[in-house]
Amino acid sequence: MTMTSENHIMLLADLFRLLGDTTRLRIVLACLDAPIAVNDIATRLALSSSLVSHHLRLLRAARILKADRQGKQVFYSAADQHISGVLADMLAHIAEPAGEEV
Amino acid sequence: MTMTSENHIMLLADLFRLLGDTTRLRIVLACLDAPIAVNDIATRLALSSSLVSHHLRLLRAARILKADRQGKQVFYSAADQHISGVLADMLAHIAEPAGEEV
DNA sequence: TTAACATATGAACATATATTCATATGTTAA
DNA sequence: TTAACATATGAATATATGTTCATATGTTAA
Repeated sequence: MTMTSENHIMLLADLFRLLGDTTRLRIVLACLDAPIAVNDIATRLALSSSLVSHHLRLLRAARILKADRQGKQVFYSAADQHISGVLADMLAHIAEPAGEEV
Repeated sequence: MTMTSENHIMLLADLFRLLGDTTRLRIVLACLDAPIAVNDIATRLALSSSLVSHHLRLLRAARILKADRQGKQVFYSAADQHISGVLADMLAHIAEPAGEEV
């Protein structure tokens, strides 16, 4: 952790930046439970499928989500288990009472 | 994880967005080892102290870092242990071989 | 083939934000 | 008090980026 190369820092920042938009974060959360198709994400989150597709492209490029085509539809799901770990840690951070020393 | 309120989503996104900038991320990493003063961060990262201070303000407001004044200097350090957990998980995500099913 | 559906993409625009510069505030020593 | 140092902040600007709209690509059924 102490030694983090500039290369890794850029990759890390890219990942965090992608999760740092509420729309994209909601899309990621929608994909964590089970694989879900683009249109279903759009319906569930009340977004245009164009917008969802734009975001999915970025999330897939960063290997946060992976795509699986089944016929006409493309199902998206978490690329690995680390993202949910990150989200769990961040939720714990939010739950941490302000000003408490740990 | 399944149920994440809109309120929590906004807080989560705020935290990720803050870590999603390379300059701010480097500042956070510089504060993880031990408390460090503003000017020392600026020197170590070759940044202006003005820029560092601007970023520290945001990081402190999000309770990612906490401030401790000692005389003229203000030392910054991690607010709690969750952030380093998040960073460790994200580094693991980066280290994950592409295309591997987990 | 054509038609209908599902997803993806390029351009344009509006908004957000990282950085710089100047200045202000706070702290300690003389 | 003044001077020197350390940190913080406000305004301005340049850049990045989320969203929309139009259109393209890919897939299946008739």
